[in-house]
Parts: sequence; structure tokens; C-alpha cells
Amino acid sequence: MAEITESKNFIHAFIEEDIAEGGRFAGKTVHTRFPPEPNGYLHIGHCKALIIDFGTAEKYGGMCNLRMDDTNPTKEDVEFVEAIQEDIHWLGFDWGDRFFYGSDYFEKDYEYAVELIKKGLAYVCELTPEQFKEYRGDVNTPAVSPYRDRPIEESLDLFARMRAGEFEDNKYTLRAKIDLASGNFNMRDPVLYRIRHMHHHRQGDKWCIYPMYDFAHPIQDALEGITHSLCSLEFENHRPLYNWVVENVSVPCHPRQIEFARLGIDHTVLSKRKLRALIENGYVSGWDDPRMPTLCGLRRRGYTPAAIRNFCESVGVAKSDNTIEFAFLESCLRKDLDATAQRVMAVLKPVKLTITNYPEGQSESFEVENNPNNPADGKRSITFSRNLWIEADDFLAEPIPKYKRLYPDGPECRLKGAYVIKCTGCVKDEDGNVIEVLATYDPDSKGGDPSDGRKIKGATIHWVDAANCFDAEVRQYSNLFDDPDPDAAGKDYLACLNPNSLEVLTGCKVEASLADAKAPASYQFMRLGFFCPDSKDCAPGHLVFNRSVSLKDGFKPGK
RNA sequence: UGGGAUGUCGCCAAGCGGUAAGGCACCAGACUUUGACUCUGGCAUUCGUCGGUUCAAAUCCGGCCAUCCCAGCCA
Repeated sequence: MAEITESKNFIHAFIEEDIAEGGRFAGKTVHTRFPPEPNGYLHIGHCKALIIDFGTAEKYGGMCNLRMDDTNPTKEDVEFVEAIQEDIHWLGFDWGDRFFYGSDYFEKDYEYAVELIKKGLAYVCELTPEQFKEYRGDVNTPAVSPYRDRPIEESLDLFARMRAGEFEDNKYTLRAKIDLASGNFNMRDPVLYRIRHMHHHRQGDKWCIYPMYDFAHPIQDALEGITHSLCSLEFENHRPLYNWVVENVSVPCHPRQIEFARLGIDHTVLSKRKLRALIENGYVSGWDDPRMPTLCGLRRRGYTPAAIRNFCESVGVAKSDNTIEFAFLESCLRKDLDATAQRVMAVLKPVKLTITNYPEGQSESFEVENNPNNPADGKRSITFSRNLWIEADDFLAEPIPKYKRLYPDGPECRLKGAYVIKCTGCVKDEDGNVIEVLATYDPDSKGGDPSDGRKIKGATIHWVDAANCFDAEVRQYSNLFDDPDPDAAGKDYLACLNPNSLEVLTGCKVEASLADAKAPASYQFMRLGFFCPDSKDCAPGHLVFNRSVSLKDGFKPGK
């Protein structure tokens, strides 16, 4: 596992203060937890939390528990708990035998609730949901709670009957007696328990009352001996309540909640609720659709665990709202892929290239490196013949400034791994479209190096043997929303891949390919983006095929 | 307008009284059988803003402004 969290952030500073002599956890082992609610799949934002939770524990020699926060049976499902475990393992984290369910503490939660009632710190309320809202007050008006003075014995009796199933949903709630006038609404006698006659994915029909997050979470943390409960900023307002629970209930330890800013990525939806809506409304095929920012979606798109983790480790941990540029994620991917990916040549938008002085019917093969950055990856054999496919943009009938690829009477170019060629012309159809590029090759440049040692001025061009390549139709994603990249709009690419590569780089229709990521292929030909025009948090756009490196970014017209 | 937070280069982010790290992006150049990678150089006299304290402030104090979170029987 890669080393994580080598740098120090504000959470580390707090922790070091806590475990220092005289600190609140002096002499104790730092213990954290990652508590997803099993109501959806993990996305890259969760990875940041994962890194923080597991990384922090590791940094201080402690452990991190994995706990399903399943206190609300409404949306939870076993499908999700399995998927969550799988994704966490895929990323390379291991919780060992410390896997828990929040719902396994329901009995304990109940006992602590009774304890609060007995202490006069909680009471059964019978406001209807509508009334509850009316009585809530507003920023300048305190809340009203007509049942807060209900006798303890009566609350005890009602609470027991709530559990026994005597009442229908929403009839009663158990509320904490704190401060109806607090500026922090979470302290205005928050609901601790609600009645829900529902089947729970794990507890079955054992319960019909379920504890709220604010009550259950601190207890779960305390029971597991968590010292530092790390969560995102939106729970900052809940910290006083978290502390209240921990202080007023006889739990074995008093964890400290510390909040950090969640991850934001431009043009990317990172809200479980919205991602679910995309699936339900048919905009994407599922949680693992390659356009989704979920871990399984990214996996199918060719992202590696190392890249995602490095990204999450690199963005830093702070408390200011942030929006990371997608380009940074891509940078992390490229860094990993450049070191590990086995290369393959690919042509996305093909045009025929005919080597006019290469004999018809003749064929030969060349050995090329799978990964120039890692010779241990070995070589593969590719075939070469008179008819090849090259990228259409690697030829221009009329060259633009600084263009160093093929154009009539242009510079000598190298067909990667094969021969040096020189463009002699092209064939156009009646509409003036280039349908075939013509070139001659230098027989004395086998492998790509001319025997006389002359320097090749033009670029090195990728190609595939027309008689021996794999065609992969790239599935299109268009017209879902306005396409931000007019160049990619409505076009259909044909990917002709070298048959020696088992994998294909598109990852959409050819599903297996990127899932295993054995050979993310020549990533430099194609970056897949999950973009939408303006908002940083709106519906998804398209898979943008940005033929960035080899075709677009390498030169700037006019410069 | 009540409470809680945050504001340092286009995007992240260090810094915690001694005179602005690093990464991404971008620009220029070198190298190159991927116009990739790699390498070299450039990129905040300035830290939301206005004042104050100090020999010295992004760092301390006060006012102001901006943004985010909170009135689920969600998490």
C-alpha cells in the first residue's frame, strides 16, 4: 500500500495535541472509523474521507473501523454494503476484522435512551410532523415543545410501547431536552427516535423505532472506542449535540469530532442523491456507468486505485470549501498510467495510409516495447503492410504553421516502430474529403531508424495495420445535454486497435477492458472527461473525447 | 436579519510575529522512435477589505465585505 498522509494537516495538529501529555487522549491509541450509509455506491469524494480516516489512524499507529451507518431503514440495502466493501478493497484499504453495523448497537442505543429519560433529559413528544415544523421557530423565535414536561414515568412507559409496536409511524418521537431557544437548531430538543414500521436490511422486523444519526453516531463511536470521529463540514453544527450525547449517556469513551471540507471537483456531480437521480431517470446505465464519478464508474473508465488515492492525498485537508479542477485528477491518472500502463497504438478517427512503394501483399512484423518506461513489461509483435490506418488529423492537405506531421512534400515522419516515410499526396472524394493518404517509405529505416543516421524532422506517428487490427466501435454519448466540446459533438469514432492488445481503450461498449485495467492502452490518445458546461454541480454532460496530446495540444496554430 | 464556519497566484494548499513552500494549470526552451514522459527557466513586493498594535503582521486586535452550512421524525 502506498504511503499515505505523509504531510501534516490541521487534523493531525489537533490529534497531536490530544495525545500529548495532559491531552484528552494522553496515552491512548488513536482510533478512527469510516462510516458510510449503505444507501448508494462510494464515489471519489468518499475516497477522500477514506484516506483521511484510514490514513490518520495509520499515521498514529491506530486502527480504522469500517462501519455501516444503517440507522435509517428507508433507503438502505445489502447490495450497497457489499459494493462498498468491494470498492474499499479495490482502493487498497483493509479494515481487517473491524467491520461493524451501526444497527447492531440498537439495543444499546435503546438502553441509553432510557437512561436519558430517567435523567429527565429526554421525553416522548407527540407533535405530528406538521406541528413539529410549525413549533420549530425560526432564527429569531424559539421553538415550542408542549410535551417536554411530560413526567418521566409516562415517557418511559410510552417509549417502551413505541418499541413494542403499539403506535403507527410518526405518532410519537423521543426528543432530547436541551434548549428550545438555541441559535443552533440541532439543539432545539432534537428528535432521538422515530417510529418506522419497516423491514431493516440487517435487523429484519425486530425494530419499529429507529435512532436518529445524531443520537446513534456518537454512541457507535464511543462503543467502538473511537478517539477521533472525522467527518465533513456540514456536521459542524452537530458537534454540540454529539458532545451532549456523549456527555449525558454513560458511554465508555468520549470521542472528539473533527470536521474537514469535503471534496469538490469542477463539472462533476458528487452528491449521492443526484447520482441516484441520474440512474433513476435513465441518464446513465447504473452506478458503474463510466461517466459516473463513483469508484466503480471510474474503474470502468480506466482510473487506477493508485491514481485516485494519490489524487485524494494530494488535494489536501482543510476547512475551506474547494473545487478541484478535473485536470488535476487527470494529471494524477497520467502520472500513474505513464509509469505502469502497457502501450498500444490506436487510431480513433482513421484515414487510410498507403505506402506506395511497399509491395502489394507483402507483410512483416516488428517488435515494439510495451512500455518504454518499464522494459520489464516486454515487447509485442505487430504487423506492417502496404495499407495502414492512421489518425485523420495526422495528415493535412494544407499544413498550418508548426505542423510537423504528414502533408504533401512535408518532412520525413516516422511510423512508430516501423519505417520512416514521406508523404507524397492524398486522394480526395468528389466532396474534397481526404480519403487516402499516400506516402513512400525508406527501406533502409527498418525499426524507425534510418541507416545513415539522419535525423527525422517530422513527428512519430501511430498506426495500425489495416489488414490486422481490431475494430472497436466506440459507443457514443451525445445529446444528453449541450455538448461543451463542439469538436466532439455527434461524431462517431472508430477505434482500430492493435490486435496484440487484449484491451481496448474506450471502456464503454467494450466493458471488460477498462474494468481490469491491465492495459489502459495509449491513454495519451484520449482523455475521457465527465463534463458539463458551466455549473460545478449540475447534471452530467458527455464523455468528451479529447484527442489532446497527439492531435490537438502539441502545437498551437499560428505560433 | 439567529447560530456555526471559511476567505493566501486561474484551481488546490503550506505558513501560526521576522519579511510568501509545493502541486495542478499556464508560458518559454532543451531532450525525445508517443508533439507524451523527463528536464530547465518563468509565473503573488503580496496574503478578502479598512483601520490599529509592533522595530517588524498573511500571521495579533477591531470594524466591514464575500462565500458556505443549519429550521428532515435524512445521514
